[in-house]
Amino acid sequence: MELSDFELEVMQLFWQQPNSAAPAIHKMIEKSRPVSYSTVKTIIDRLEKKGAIKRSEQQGRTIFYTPLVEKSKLRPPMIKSFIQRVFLGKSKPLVAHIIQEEELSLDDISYLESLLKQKKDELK
Amino acid sequence: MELSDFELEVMQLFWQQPNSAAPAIHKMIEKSRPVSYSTVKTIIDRLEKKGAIKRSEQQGRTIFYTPLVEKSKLRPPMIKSFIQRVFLGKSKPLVAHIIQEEELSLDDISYLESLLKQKKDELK
DNA sequence: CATCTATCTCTACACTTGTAGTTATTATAT
DNA sequence: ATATAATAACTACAAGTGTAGAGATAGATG
Repeated sequence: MELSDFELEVMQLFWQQPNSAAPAIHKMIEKSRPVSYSTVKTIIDRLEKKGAIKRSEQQGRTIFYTPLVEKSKLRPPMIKSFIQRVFLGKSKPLVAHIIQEEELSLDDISYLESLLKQKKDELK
Repeated sequence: MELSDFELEVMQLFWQQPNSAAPAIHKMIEKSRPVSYSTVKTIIDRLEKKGAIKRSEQQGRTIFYTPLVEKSKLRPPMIKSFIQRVFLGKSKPLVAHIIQEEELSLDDISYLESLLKQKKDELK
């Protein structure tokens, strides 16, 4: 399933809070930037049409939606194609960049170290 | 600078081989999938218009182009926005996924371990 | 009840993107 | 010198995307 940037942004909110309605989603997005209700509702309609969310409930005129597609299904192919597009398929430079330039706590680091160790064991 | 998927794919080739001409780029891409020369040339024209490449030489009718924008300038914002879009800004789950699911050699792993160690030292 | 308001539905539009055909022009080969 | 091939330049178009207005309708409020 192909989702545009904006669609993905909205999906993130549905994943965080399943069973949300358009007005609520709109209010959340509006906190970070100005966008009209119509725009947000259009995106939600498109997500519904694509089968990424479905109507789960109705209270009065208000329709609540809930995700049909899971993060865990969408992310892997996105990661794969990102690495392909931006790093010609090589993951090492991406990971290296993130470790060096992005924010990681000491706990994060320990966790990643343990994963690397595990991976190493698998390879041997 | 915003580049589309296809534009980025072509940029990768220019980065690999600066001073390339459209026919050569076309031949390279054609190896992996069918695409007409016109299509490739259009992308190259757009890259030129966007200021991502410039004409560097001309031999007969053939125009050679070379990158104006460097990988190192383009990648960081792309990584940042990818993490934002797909992981709500958190890098740990992305790195974790890659370590677990993508291909890494033993050497790659050692290298990443050393980077993590370095990062840890900086944080202390 | 009559009005106001929130919400949904429908329609629209400009821009980008991937795709490629057509035409003009210059090299190259006979 | 002419025909052929290669290349560039230009034009086009459908699909997807971000954006939002207009109109319809059902709840809420006085």
